[in-house]
Amino acid sequence: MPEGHSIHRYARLHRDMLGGSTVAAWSPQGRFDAGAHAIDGATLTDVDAHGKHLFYRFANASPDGGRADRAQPSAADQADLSVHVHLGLFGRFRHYRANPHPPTPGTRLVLAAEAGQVQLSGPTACELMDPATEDALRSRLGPDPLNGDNPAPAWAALRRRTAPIGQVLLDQGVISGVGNVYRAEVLFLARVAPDRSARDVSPEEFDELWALLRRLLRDGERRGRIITVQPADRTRPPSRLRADERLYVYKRAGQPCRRCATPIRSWELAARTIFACPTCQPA
DNA sequence: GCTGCATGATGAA
DNA sequence: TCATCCTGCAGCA
Repeated sequence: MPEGHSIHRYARLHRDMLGGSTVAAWSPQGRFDAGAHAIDGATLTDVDAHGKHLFYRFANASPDGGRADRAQPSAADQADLSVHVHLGLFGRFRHYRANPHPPTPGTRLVLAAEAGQVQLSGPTACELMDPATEDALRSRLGPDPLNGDNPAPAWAALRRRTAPIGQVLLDQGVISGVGNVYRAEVLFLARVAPDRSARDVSPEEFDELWALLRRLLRDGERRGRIITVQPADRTRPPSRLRADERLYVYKRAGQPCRRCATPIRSWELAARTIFACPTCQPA
């Protein structure tokens, strides 16, 4: 479920659970042994999200050593380090406030404190990062609608692209946090055909897309679930909607559009499946 | 039990 | 554009 909304939700949850605490860290799977060792016993000072990226900031981490060094830390072997996590398609967190379930053998990282435990499995990225590397990574990311970022750089990027808008929306260097569900839903709501060139999106359409992303991502973060269907197009409150009533087009190929009953179409765009209504989103 | 697919991204070609 | 990495689960025998 990892689009930007869930990542920001995780950031807040993990900040609440572990922030300000000394955490124990280990890697049951072993693939993050060195990194876990470096932060084991360090203080988690903050958790930050940008788009689909998570950054866990630690004070008094020891890039070259573990907990033993921390008894009498010297200025030289201490560092402010981050753990950078990207869930990719398969990454998953498990959370325990109490009585943590033993981590599965595939668990990449466990972070444990008094208030709870977080277990991470299957991430695309889980790596130790110094501040300069983190800055470099973040500088390659587009504005994040969930962080109140200025959309101007995204608009400037769109003007330069001839690629389809449906492809450009997934480019994290243009806008951060949009995944395959939000790209399809937001284009439907803005009545923009996915195959239109990004360059041909009008300023008004871009403003609408950005406003929709802010609202829908914020909604998704709050609910922990993506619901895009607007009040006029449903008969029940969002909390009562069945799973197949929450979205306009995503995974609804062949089913009637909720607004005009035209069958929803799907095809490949940017190596992912895109869904759209040919009537509501005219070419 | 097996197969294929999935809300992602990267590096090679 | 393609292969590759990563995990879980729905759908099917």
